[in-house]
Amino acid sequence: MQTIEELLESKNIRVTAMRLLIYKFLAEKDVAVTLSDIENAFEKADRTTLYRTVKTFEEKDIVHQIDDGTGITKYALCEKGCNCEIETDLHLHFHCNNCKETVCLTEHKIPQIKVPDGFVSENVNLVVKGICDKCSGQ
Amino acid sequence: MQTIEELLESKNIRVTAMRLLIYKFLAEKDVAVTLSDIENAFEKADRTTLYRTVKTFEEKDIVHQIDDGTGITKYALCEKGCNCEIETDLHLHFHCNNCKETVCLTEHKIPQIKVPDGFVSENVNLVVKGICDKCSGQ
DNA sequence: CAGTAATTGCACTTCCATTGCATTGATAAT
DNA sequence: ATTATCAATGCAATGGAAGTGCAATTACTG
Ligand SMILES: [Mn+2]
Ligand SMILES: [Mn+2]
Ligand SMILES: [Zn+2]
Ligand SMILES: [Zn+2]
Repeated sequence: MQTIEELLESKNIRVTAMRLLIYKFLAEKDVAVTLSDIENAFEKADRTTLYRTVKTFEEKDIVHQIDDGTGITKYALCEKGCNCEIETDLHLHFHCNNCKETVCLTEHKIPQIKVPDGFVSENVNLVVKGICDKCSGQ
Repeated sequence: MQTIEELLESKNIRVTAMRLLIYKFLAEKDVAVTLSDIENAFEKADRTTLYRTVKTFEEKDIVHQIDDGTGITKYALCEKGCNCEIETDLHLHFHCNNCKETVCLTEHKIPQIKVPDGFVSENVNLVVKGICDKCSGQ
């Protein structure tokens, strides 16, 4: 089991207090978060730093970005052993119309989507909207 | 075959010159358009008017909104006989990474997506990205 | 203990979406 | 036809999120 420090180093990211804090914050959330969410959690830190930290994580395939259709970019930690480097995010995302939270359904891979002749599919963004398990009352 | 005027009236939208023009503009495009696209096509008109016209069309299920992940909202006419009122947009959308255009693949319906127990799927947004037929050279 | 490079904070910018309000225009009632 | 009423339009302004330039700070290297 590698520590967060080791993980960051393995991706050539310098370990800083800020980065450790943000990583831990993301790790303990089970939903995707917006930059504002992070901002609210670290009021003392500057928004730009949080922004750039997340971007760094994204570039190094530690987090992935989620566009759930709300117009606000969300972020979530990549699962261990994901292949973000190779292809984008194969799992699907669920956005709850009730609590407005977005979760990664990492076990649910995106099915093969057929496109018409002449079209070449490179990647797919799939967001299911509805009522999440917490809101459906089981 | 009903005229545009008749269509608008059937949806309880007052017929105005602006609305007819914008409808025709959308009708002759085979790709989804941004508000800026419309703005460029009607330089004399105010941006707000164009915005509100499109929003009106959207409310009345004449156009549907597309979030293709570019961060800019796009719009396209609903197909005749679509069921926007009942459920959202069952067809998939394709965004070309080369020409940056987004098209409705109205013939390609979104497959049934399985979600975990406790989750209720209400609708699905599916955007495929890649190379479109025009850009793939056939 | 320098010297260097990366990180952080602050200020500012850009872009798109959205709203308030005054004006214009169309429709309906008298 | 005239007026009252309500919707549509135009203009100005706002808000929110993403992104950038630069200076100050902090961490690493020799
Ligand atoms: Mn995810
Ligand atoms: Mn469409
Ligand atoms: Zn929920
Ligand atoms: Zn193309």
